Amino acid sequence: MHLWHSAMLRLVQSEAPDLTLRQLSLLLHIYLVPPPHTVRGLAATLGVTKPVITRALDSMGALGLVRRIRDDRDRRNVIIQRTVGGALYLEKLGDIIIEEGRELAL
Amino acid sequence: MHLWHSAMLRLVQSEAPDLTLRQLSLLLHIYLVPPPHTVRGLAATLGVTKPVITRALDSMGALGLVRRIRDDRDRRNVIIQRTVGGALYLEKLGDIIIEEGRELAL
DNA sequence: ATGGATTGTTTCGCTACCGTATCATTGTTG
DNA sequence: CAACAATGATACGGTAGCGAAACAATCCAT
Repeated sequence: MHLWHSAMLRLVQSEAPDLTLRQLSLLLHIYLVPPPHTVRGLAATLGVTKPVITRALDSMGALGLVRRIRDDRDRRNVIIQRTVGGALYLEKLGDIIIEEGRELAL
Repeated sequence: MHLWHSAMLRLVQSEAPDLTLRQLSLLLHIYLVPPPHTVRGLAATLGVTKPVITRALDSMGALGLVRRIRDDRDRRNVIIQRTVGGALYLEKLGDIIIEEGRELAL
């Protein structure tokens, strides 16, 4: 709990890009759960409507955290892919958590 | 990292009240750091402007997660206090984290 | 090929957040 | 007491989020 506190505090302070709770959760899901990820699937997983995912992908795409491509086997689908920027963002978050965890353990 | 993913996912899904990252961080700070807490102090800690704190206290106050009282020794100050509702909210969050932590450890 | 189902996007009206600047109230200092 | 400083709240214009509903594109079944 204290770890969450310190890590979230650092996240808010640094606030690389200011993501919402949903966006951060979405980002974690995309990067930690094996692909493929579709809009519909992500919406169902998070328990939100599809436009929420579309908008989140818009803004996170603009930040370079995530990328969309059309599925060629079923061109109705959109496949969400990871990016270098997103990987860096998560790596940074992981560092914060680890650092704060270490400090709390002293 | 996976723990954060699962716990945040559950938090988004359940979505008791839908707090922003800043609001959640603020709530954690108020409940995990010894009082007294003032608007100015919280703003400095989170690295945000004072109106952000005022607004967050407005909405979180309306949700019963937090309470404001005037400081009688210096009536310019506002002291932020914990509430039963806020304690319950955090307890719930703690439960989620612990549960998910247990499941991941299986 | 045409009617229906499925997927992701867009539009709509609304709400909530943001930072800057300003304000009212209270304390402090000369 | 007057001028100044400090604190929290408010006003303002702008941005971004929300769900519901409508939409375009694509697939599928007949």
